Amino acid sequence: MRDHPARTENVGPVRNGRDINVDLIAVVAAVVDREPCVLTVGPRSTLPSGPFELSHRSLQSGLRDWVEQQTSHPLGYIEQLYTFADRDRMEVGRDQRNISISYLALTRQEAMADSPRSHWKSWYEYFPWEDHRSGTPEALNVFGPHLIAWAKEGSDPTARRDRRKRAAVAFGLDDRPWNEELTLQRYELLYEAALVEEVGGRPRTALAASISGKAMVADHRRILATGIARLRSKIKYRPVVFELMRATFTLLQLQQTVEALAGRLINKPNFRRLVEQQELVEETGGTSLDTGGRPAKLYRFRHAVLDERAFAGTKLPLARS
Amino acid sequence: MRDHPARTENVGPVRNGRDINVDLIAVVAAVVDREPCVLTVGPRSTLPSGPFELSHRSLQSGLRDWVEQQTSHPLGYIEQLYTFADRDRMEVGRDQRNISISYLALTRQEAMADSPRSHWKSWYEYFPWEDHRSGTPEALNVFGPHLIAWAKEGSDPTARRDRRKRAAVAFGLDDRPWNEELTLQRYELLYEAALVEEVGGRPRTALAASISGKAMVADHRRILATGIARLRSKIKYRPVVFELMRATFTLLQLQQTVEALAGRLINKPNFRRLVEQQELVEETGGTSLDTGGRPAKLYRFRHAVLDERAFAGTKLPLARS
DNA sequence: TCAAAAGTGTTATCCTTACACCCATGT
DNA sequence: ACATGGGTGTAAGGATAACACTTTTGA
Repeated sequence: MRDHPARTENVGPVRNGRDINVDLIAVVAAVVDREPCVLTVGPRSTLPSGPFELSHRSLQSGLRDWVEQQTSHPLGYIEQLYTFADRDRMEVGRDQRNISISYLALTRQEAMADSPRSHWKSWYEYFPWEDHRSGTPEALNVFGPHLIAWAKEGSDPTARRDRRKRAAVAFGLDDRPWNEELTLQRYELLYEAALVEEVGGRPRTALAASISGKAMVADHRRILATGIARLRSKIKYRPVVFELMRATFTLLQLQQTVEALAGRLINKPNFRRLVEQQELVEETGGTSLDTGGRPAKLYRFRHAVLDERAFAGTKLPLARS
Repeated sequence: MRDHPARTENVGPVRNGRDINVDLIAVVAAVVDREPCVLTVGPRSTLPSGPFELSHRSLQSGLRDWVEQQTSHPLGYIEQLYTFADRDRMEVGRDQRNISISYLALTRQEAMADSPRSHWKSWYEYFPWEDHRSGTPEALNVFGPHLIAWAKEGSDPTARRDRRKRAAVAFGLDDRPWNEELTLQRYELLYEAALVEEVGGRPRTALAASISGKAMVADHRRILATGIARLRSKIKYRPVVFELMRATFTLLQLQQTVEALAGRLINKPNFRRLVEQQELVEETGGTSLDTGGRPAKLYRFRHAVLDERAFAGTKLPLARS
C-alpha cells in the first residue's frame, strides 16, 4: 500500500467513531501430507485475530502482528477476504459494533512448527462434505433429504422453490455437477437449515460430528468457508499454489496439493501438460527418490511468469485483434 | 447477511475501539448513451460516502442510507470492493485512524435523474487512457516515455527492472497486448510515477488534463479504479451487465454497454452468438425502430439462469467425470 | 439508390477432455 | 515378476476468432 493524500473532506454529518471495534482475523492455510490445514488457536477452534490498533502501520501489518504473537508463525502471501459487521453483539446493553476484516494467508510446510498455543487442523474436520477425493462423502447423502425437507418448510411457494433451487445448485442435486467453489454457499445453506451449529450459537438438528463437522467459535467457520472458496477459485487463474509448496517439488506433489485444496482428483497427464505448457515451472535437474516408484524430476516455480503475464484472461470476443 | 452467534471470545488483549473511524464509500456506476458513468457529489469530484454508525442495521444498509441521502438515488446491485486504512490522517496531532469500506453499486439508466447535489461523470474523464474504443488514446503515447524514464530512476538495478516490467505489463509496452482489467495497476503506476495528481496531494509532472485526467478528492480516484477493474473482470463470468440495462434492449445496446465498460470494441457476430448460446436472454417479440437501420429484435434478461447455473467455471483437468 | 444497422454462416485454430500406453525403480 | 508411481501420445469435441455475406429499414 502506498501513501495517499489525506482525507480532508467529510461529506456527511460529523462522525462518531467511538463504540466501533475493528477486528483483524486470519485464515492461515497450508498443505501437509495431502491435507489442507488451517491455523487455529486455543482449545476451541478459533482463528487467530485481534483488534486493529492505532499503533499498527497498516491493516496487513496489524494482522501479521496478531498472528505472529498468537501463533509464533510468520506469514507470507496475504490477501483480503471480506469485511463484515455483526449485529449480534449482545454483550448486554452495550452500544457497540464489531467489524471484522478477514484475510487469507498462505504459508509453506517448511515453516509449520506447531507452537504450544496454536494448532494445524484439516479443513475437512470442519467441512467433511467438501472432500470428494475418495468419492462422494457420506455427509452429502445425509444432507440431501434434510435440505429437501427444509425447502418444503418455506413460508410461501416462491420461498420454497427458491430454497430448493439454491440447494440443488450448491449441492449438485438433480444431476447437477458438483462445483467445489461453492463452499460458502453450501455452508450458508446448512446454517440456515440448522444442519450445522457453532460455539455460542443456537442448537442444530442432531447429527454426528462426522457428518456436520466440528463447530468453531462465533462465525469463524463461515470465514473459513469464505477462505476455502476464494482459494479454490483463485488457484485456477493465478499461480498461488506455489505459495504452499517447498522450493522444489515433483509434479505429483504439486498435483496432490491442488487436489487437496480443490477436494477433487485431477487427471494426471492433462495436469502435467497444463502446468508445463503454461511454463509455470522449470526443472532443477535433480530427482526425488522417495516416491515409491520411478524417481521423479524435481521442479521449481518460475517466478519470472509473474512479470511476464497479467493473469487476467479475456472472455470477450474482441474486435480486430 | 444472516444472524450469527455473538462473539464471546476475545483472544488478544482488551481492545480499544475509540479513535477509529469507519467510512462507507460507494462507486455507483451506470451507462448512459454508451458512456460509463460514476455518481459524484459536491463541486469537486467526490464519491458518496459517510461514517458507519450504530444506527445502521448493516454495512450495506448504511451505505444505502448515505448514498440515498447525498444523491437521492436508490441502489440496486451492491458488492463489496475493498477495505483499507490510510495512515495519512495527519489532521495535526490527532490520534485517529480512518478505515474505508468501499462498495461497487450498479444502477439502471431509468433511475438516473440528476439531483442538485449529485452528478453523473464519465469514467473516462478521470481515466482518459482507459478508453480504447476509438483507437489507442493519445495519453498512452505521452505516458510511455515518462514511464520508461521513471523506471530508470529506480534506486538499484532490481528496482529499475521491476518498474520497467510492471509498466510493460500494465500498459502493454514491448508489443504486449492491452489488458483492460489492469485499470488499478495502471493507476497505481501513474501515481507512483507522479503522472497523476489528486486534490490535497503532492503536485505532479505538468500534463494536460486530457492526458492525466481529472483529479478526485483524496484517494477516491483509486477507489474508482478498483471499481472499474472489478466490473471489467466480473462481466466476463457473471451476468452483471443486465443490472445496467433497461428491462428490454436490443443486442446492439447490450454490446455497446459491454464495450463502454470494457473500453474496447467487440466483434458483433461472435458477441451475439456468445450471448444467445449461453441463453442469457430471450426475445420479447417486440422490435425497436429507433436504430437508424433495420428494426432490431428486443430482448429481456432470462432471470432463470441465475438459478440454473453456478457461474464459477472449472479450469482444472478433473479426473473421471 | 445508398447508408446504417440487423442478422446469418463458414472456416481454421486452439484448448480441453478422455483414454491408452510405455518407462524406471524398489521389493 | 510385479507393484508403484513417472511420464508420453493421440484423437474427439467444443469453444474461439476471423471474416464474408445477406436482409431490412429510413433518408
